[in-house]
Amino acid sequence: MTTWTVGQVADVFGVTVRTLHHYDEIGLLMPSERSAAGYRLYTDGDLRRLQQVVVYRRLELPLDEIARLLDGDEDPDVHLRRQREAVMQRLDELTDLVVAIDRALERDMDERPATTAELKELFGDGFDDDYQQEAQERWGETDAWKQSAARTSRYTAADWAEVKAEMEDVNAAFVAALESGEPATGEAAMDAAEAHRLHIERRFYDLSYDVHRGLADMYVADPRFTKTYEDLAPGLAAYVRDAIHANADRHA
Amino acid sequence: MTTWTVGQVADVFGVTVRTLHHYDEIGLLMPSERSAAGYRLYTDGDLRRLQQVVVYRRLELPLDEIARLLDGDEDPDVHLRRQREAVMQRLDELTDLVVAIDRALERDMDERPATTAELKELFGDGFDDDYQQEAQERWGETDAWKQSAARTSRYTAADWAEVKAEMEDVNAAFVAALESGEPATGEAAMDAAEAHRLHIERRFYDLSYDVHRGLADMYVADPRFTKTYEDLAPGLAAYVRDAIHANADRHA
DNA sequence: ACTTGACCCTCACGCCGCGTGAGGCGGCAG
DNA sequence: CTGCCGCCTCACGCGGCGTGAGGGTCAAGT
Repeated sequence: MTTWTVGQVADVFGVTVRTLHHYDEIGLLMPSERSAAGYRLYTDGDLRRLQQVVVYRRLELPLDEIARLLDGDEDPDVHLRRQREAVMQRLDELTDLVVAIDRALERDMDERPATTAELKELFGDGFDDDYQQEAQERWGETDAWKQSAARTSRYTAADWAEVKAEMEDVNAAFVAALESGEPATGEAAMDAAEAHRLHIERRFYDLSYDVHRGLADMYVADPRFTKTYEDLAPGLAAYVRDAIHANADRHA
Repeated sequence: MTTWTVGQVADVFGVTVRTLHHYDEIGLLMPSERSAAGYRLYTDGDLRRLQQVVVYRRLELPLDEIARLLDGDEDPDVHLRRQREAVMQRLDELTDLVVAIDRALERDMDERPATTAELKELFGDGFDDDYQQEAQERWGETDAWKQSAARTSRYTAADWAEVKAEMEDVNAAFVAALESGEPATGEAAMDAAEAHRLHIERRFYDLSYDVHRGLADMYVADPRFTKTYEDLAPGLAAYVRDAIHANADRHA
């Protein structure tokens, strides 16, 4: 049976000698033999194992995981399928990356709009593609939606961060009013409602008091909005609705 | 709220606080302000810069390079294009990997590397055990033989079928060049020679132009090789030899 | 006015997967 | 027997943070 030295193995498999030393050190791939002088001698079997290691490494799997995969008594078929899935996933990621780069190339980086993924990061699961789609079905033909879409499509992540901060300020005002025991028809609650309206007007679309009423009703009717508010404070959704109506009355 | 603390920024941009500390340490992103108590306070401008950093990081650019990009006056477009190239290359590699895994999965179904009998079936009598043995005597101690043996020992019947198909394509190119009346020093013949070299390099072992010359000489000197070529077309063996030499001259 | 608990701060060491010497022996060709 | 290349074993370094330890700060609740 033929054996190979580190240098030969390194050449054939396109890795460095140091890498083989490292794999020996950590016990991932220890050559089956050593010459009298202490030279590492790799056998056929060693090479087959290295072959596997190299493939897994190209998937950027950590070495200890590779060791577990190779040493476990698992079906190699299962490994391979896992490998395949991992690679496909990485392929998807990289494809996304290319798309991102292309977008970056198209628009100036400063003005690059945020992706849905980034928005999710900002707003959590509430900002779902599904939700976006439903919103479009609901409001798709309204001028408000068009206006909103036109504006937000140019928002950058930093813009969205500001939007989020503003929203939180408004919500905090509602919560404060609620917890102070003041009724929804009180001054503070109505002021918060007006701030809410102005926030939307500034960031998304023109918002008349009547349309604002409609929005308020939806906050109670639509469980997703309801949940957002109820998570902040129990009873907040209804409180917000009432405050918005009171504010609209005030400005009638 | 016109400035943000580390935690807020971290949440919004999906990075850790430690990461922001790190970026501060290395000077990649130092918050414009600090509170009296020493809290990092990030401004709008800081966020926009972080936005850029995050995008570049997803491209797996090293941080110092990102710093140079953001601070230097280099054209970001150029860099992005380079980056795109790199990602595309990685995409190709991974695609190859998927193909390799699929082949490995097929082999597991066949469950074994190809036997000599199967190889005979594919390649005819030329692929003889005797010949194999003689080849080993001749080349047995060379790195090329070891490399070739290491690779081919893992080839499946399907792999060998591909190898054979490739060989036939190369041979067909030689025949076509010969029958067109073009001299062995012509473009088409030299291209075929280069294809031949690359085929061997890809499937068996590294093949320098000089070694390729030696191989070419053997095709005329060794009756078994000569027969293979002469059976395809009279005069082909010598034609191939000359084409390979011409190609080697071209690349000298 | 005090306590809690969530944040924030600054060190400073650890981790992975090697790269990169330094200093010295082994094997083979001329 | 003299080169010279390839092999060996330490052992430190690096990038990009993770992960405490040890201690200050801030807003809310009591």
